[in-house]
Order: sequence, then structure tokens, then C-alpha cells
Amino acid sequence: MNATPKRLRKVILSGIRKSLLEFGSATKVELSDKLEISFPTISKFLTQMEKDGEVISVGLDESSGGRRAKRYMYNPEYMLGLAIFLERTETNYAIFNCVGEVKEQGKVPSVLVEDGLHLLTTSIEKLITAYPKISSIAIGVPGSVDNGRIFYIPGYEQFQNFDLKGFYEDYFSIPVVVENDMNAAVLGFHHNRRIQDNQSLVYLYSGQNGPGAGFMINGDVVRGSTFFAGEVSFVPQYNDRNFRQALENGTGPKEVPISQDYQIDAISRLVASFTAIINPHTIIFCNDEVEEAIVEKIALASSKYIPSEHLPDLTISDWKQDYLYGLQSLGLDLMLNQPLK
Amino acid sequence: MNATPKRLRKVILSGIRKSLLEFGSATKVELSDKLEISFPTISKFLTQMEKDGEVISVGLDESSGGRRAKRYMYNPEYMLGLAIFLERTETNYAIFNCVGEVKEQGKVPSVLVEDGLHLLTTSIEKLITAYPKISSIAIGVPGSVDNGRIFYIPGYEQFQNFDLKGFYEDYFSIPVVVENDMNAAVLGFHHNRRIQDNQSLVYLYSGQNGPGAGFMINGDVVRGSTFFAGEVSFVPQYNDRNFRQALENGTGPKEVPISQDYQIDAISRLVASFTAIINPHTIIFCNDEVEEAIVEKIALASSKYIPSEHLPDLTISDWKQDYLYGLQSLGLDLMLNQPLK
DNA sequence: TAAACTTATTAAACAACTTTAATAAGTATC
DNA sequence: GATACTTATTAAAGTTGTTTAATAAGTTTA
Repeated sequence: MNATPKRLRKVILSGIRKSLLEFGSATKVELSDKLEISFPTISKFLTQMEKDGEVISVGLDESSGGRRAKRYMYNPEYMLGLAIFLERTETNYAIFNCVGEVKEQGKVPSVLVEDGLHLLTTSIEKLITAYPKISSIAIGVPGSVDNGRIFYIPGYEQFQNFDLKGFYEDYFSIPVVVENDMNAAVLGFHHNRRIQDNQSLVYLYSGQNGPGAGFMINGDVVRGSTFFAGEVSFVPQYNDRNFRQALENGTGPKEVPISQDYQIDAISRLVASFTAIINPHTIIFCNDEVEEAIVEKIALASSKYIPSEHLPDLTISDWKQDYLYGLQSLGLDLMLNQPLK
Repeated sequence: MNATPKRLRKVILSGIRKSLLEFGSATKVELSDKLEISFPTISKFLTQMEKDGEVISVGLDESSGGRRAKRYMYNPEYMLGLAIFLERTETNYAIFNCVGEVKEQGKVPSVLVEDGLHLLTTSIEKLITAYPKISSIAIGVPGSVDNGRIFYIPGYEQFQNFDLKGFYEDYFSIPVVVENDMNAAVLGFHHNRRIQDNQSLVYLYSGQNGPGAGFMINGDVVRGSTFFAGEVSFVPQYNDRNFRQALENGTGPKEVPISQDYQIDAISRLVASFTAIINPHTIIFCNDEVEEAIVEKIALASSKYIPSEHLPDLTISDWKQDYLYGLQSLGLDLMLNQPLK
């Protein structure tokens, strides 16, 4: 349950941080109104945060008829985040500040190899030494993750069933989050487009291992009972073909970008299924797989199967970018929940 | 945000109530441990609640080596709930206490008619007069509901876009919840089987207006962006038939209970779709539509489409009963969140 | 330009939960 | 059966947020 004053403090603190970042800057009264926390409490927190260098005073507001209010902004460089993308062929990383600006981006050899863990550890160590303000680590992996433990990662058995989060939190004493690549992308899209919470999104992609989807429903990532959610390859669509078979059309290698009519019909049937089942607000396609004109064709084709007023917003986005945003947003969340020093 | 001491008080109070009902009875230490609230706070609340008659002392525990602890139980008759089921042909109601025992059950003529609101109001008035301890009203309706406002209720336009919750909360000064019938049933199943939170369930049924489904994902009811979630009729399944057409097989009136092979194949394709998309823990069929032997056939048929290790638990339940449980659980929630008198 | 009015901030009294110490009520053992 | 040990409960002191009153710093107007 955790309904204690200590918990309250954490919630208030992270509320102040989030509001300052959201608004860009704010006065104490604005924060008090927004967060519905009393003025003296806001004041006490802000005084301490200013002392720590976490917030900066940026002068006085114009008077609105009385004494002028002091305006504060969050110091975006106060904490940095580290995002790491584990991929088959390479490992990318990005260091970003609290407003999402990337301070440094780079790559190291893939760590999804024998003794990769050690390689990863030394890479992180170097980065933390160079940027001591790093206060969170977000790691994206091409596998299923349950609360920081890598659950199922076909092809990279040395990481299978390894508690990456626990390991690095102990090792570095910095909060760590580990998330599946697809789920991170959905989160990133959600966060970047500033979509209201508790909306539902579907991110559709053609992976190396066949098509898949990431779901966010009511604002939560969907993992499924056996972490099988999103394996849309298996959706039966025609008398004797499922989605994957329909996409491949018996020709073996898949065609990308999407262009053929049989592909469009298969996708529009999938869109119809999503709509009839979870009725999401938005379905997102990858910009390197689908073009604008094709999306329109898919929308048109879908309306053969379902009333078009229920059709979700079909949109295109940059998967890589959303993946980064997603890891950033997960890391930022960890930072904003950190206690006052 | 609402991170205030007042809010804290509410959370603690409802935590005590829930724990007492869940455990049947408890000592102050047990509550303090479970809820992670300090002993003195638990003690203060319990003293007040005993004074109000909300909890009852049921004697001393056996000693475990020291002073014997007093044991308390919740007084289930302290508050009553009223559940109302609006249906086409009749309106059922049930009055229940805090442990779910039904004190009285009955029916009145359907209120889904001209001037039905007035009829409903007087019916509720009579019940509240007879049972003044009624402290919550849960109303189930065959339509879409958004925060107590009936959003879409085909055939009963007089209720369309009416804020039933707001109306009765003003009128009776008792908290009211309004929920769609299917969503209530999913909630009821979830609550009754004491399923862990944040599981995913699908409740499948053949309504008068064709088949439909209710979803609970990660413990939340899924409504969809246009309240279209669950309209699984429209899922494309064969070259030229969607789920509804496949079930009806061109013969017009549907066959219930399910028995034919073409029905089984259609349902198993739907099961496969659910699994590949959201991978739920459980899919629930209605006991008046599907028999045990058929469920086994469906499971077998589904494994043609998806790996059977990911197949959800297929189970049968009593829809009417789950609907009642669902409304009870919604009403109970309202009661447990009521402030101390 | 001084009085009246606004708005921001600080100070003091209050409320509610936690922590720690003290007390009460048992059990076990020499 | 007195002493040591356990466990439950109560009491007192400490934290932390809220409310309300007081003060500071502006603006407007007679």
C-alpha cells in the first residue's frame, strides 16, 4: 500500500520536478495550484532544491497588481541519463539531460556475445566516469523482460533469465530499468507525442523474426500471460493463412517496403482485428516499412471490414527515434523519482 | 495529483476495511504489518471504528508467548449496497452486505421505457427507505458508459447521453457507479475468482446483437477509443467471412449452445487471435452457451493456430452470477472509500 | 504622494502519522 | 513462585504538511 508521509514526500518532490519540466518554468503559486499542495510546502522544497542547484531562479514575473513573483526553472543538467540499446550487431548508447537533449551518442561493439556482460559493464563504467552526473540507466533489449529480468531472449542465451536491473543497481548504485525494444518504442511514441495517459496504441513492425506488435492499453504496456502478446504473426486471417503467411504470400522473403495488394489486405485485416478487439486510438507503422500513400490504402481497405468511424488513427513514425525516446522517458522517470540529496 | 495528508487518511481507512474483509478478522499488529502503517495509527482508526460499530471485537488470540492480542472483525452489516440490472424485459435488483451476502433480491418492470427514469427513481427510493443502511448504488446497463454517463445505448434513446451517476448522486447523496453489463461481468469474474490484479481476461458471449467480448487487461477494463472494444463480430477470419458470419454460417439464426464444427473453428480462430494479440491469462465462456466438452474441442482446435504453451486457460462461468458479482464489487469499492462518519 | 488595494512570501499554530520509550499482560524457567 | 523473556498496547516526542495570520512588495487612485 505504502500510504505513509515518506511516500507523500516522494510524490510531492517528483510532482514538482515533473511540473517544472512540463511548464519550462513556474512560480511557487503556480506549482501550488497545479499540484494542489500548500504554498509553504512548495516553498520549502524549492528553497532546498535551489540550494542544491536543482532549480534555478530566473528573475521576477511582471506584476499582476501586487508583489512580483519569483520564477523558477529546473536545471536540466542537474542529472543526466544513460540509454543503451543492445542489438545483434552493435550496442548504441546516448547520454541525455532532463529535457531530452542528447549530450553524446555513440556505439560500441555488440555485447550480445560470449562474455558480453563484462564488456557492457566496462563500457558503462567508462561513460559514468566521463559523466559523473549520470543518475539513471535505461537498457533496451530484443527480448522479453519482467521487472528487469531478461526472460526470453532467443539467440543470446547467456543473458537468458539474468536480472540485469538488479545486477547493475547493485554494481553502480544507480537506478536501472530494462525494457523490451518494442515496448520502449510504444512508450516513446506515447511520451513524445504527448498523448494523454490511458490511451491505447499499437506499434506494428516487421522484425527479422517476422512481424510483431507492441501494445499500450489504457497507458500500460501489455506483456501477456506468457509474454507472447504482440506475436501477431499467428493471427488467422484467411481460410488457410495466418498474418505472417499472408504477408509472405508463399514467396518466402518478405517484401519491404509494403506495396503489394495482398500485403495491404493482410494488414488491413489486422487493423480491423485490432479495432474490433481493443479499439485503439492509434496504430503506428514504421517509416522504413510503410509509406504515406500505403497507409491511406490500408485505411480504405480496413473500412471494408469495420465501420470507418471506429477506425483508429493510422500514422507513421520513426521506430529508432521512438525507441530512444522510450528509453529516455523510462530513465527520466527514474531520475524524477530520486530522493532529494 | 492529490498527495495530501487528507488523501492519506482515506487510503489508510480503505486499506483497513479491505484487509479486515479479506482476512475475515485481524489484530492491530497484523494490520500494521500488512498495510505498513504504524501501530498507533492503526490503533487510533480501529478505536474510532469500534465506537461507530463499524468493527467488532471478537475476543483475544491465543498467546504466542506474550500478552494476548485483541482480534477485530469488520461488521458486514454496517453498510449495505444496492445493485441494479437494467435489462430489456425487466429490472433486477439485489441488496447485499459487505461480505457479498444477498439480503434481498427481486425485480421490477423494465425501466428501459418511456419515462423509465422516474420509475427507476421511485423504485430505488422504496428500497432505500426499507434499508436505510444502503450506502452505494451500482447500476449495470446494456450500453457504453463513460464515467457514469450513458454514452451509447441503442434502442433506449431516452437514456442516451444521460449522466445517471451524477443525477442519482445529487438526488440520493449516496455514491453511485454505472457500468456496462459485460465489463461488470469481467470485473465480477476477476473479483470472485480472486484473480491477481494486473492479469488479463476475456469474457466471450453471444449477445442478442451478435457476439461480443469484454476485456480486462492488466487489471483494467478496456473500453476503446470509440467504446467499440469487444465488438469481435467484425474480426476477419476467413477469405470472405468475419467472426459473426462464420458463426452464423449463412443460416441466419445462430445456434446455441455451440456444437457445430464450423462454430468451433471460428471460436478457436478467435481464441488464437486473442492469444497472438494480448495473450490473456483466461478466456471465459458462458455456461448457457458452451459446454465443457466443447471447450476442450476449442482448445484442441486453437492449438492448430498457435503454440499450445501460450494458450490461455479456457473456462466456463455463469454470466448472470458474474454480472452480479461485478456490480457488487463496484458498489463495495464505493463503500470502502467512504469517509469515517 | 499617501491611502487603499493586490499579490507573494514568511511565520506561527495546528493536524496527522511515525518513532521510540514506557507500561501492561502474558509465558517459560530455575 | 520469582525472574527473565515475549508480545500487545499506550504515551510522549519528532516529522512533515496544512491552515491561518502577519508581513513584504507592488500597483492604483484620490
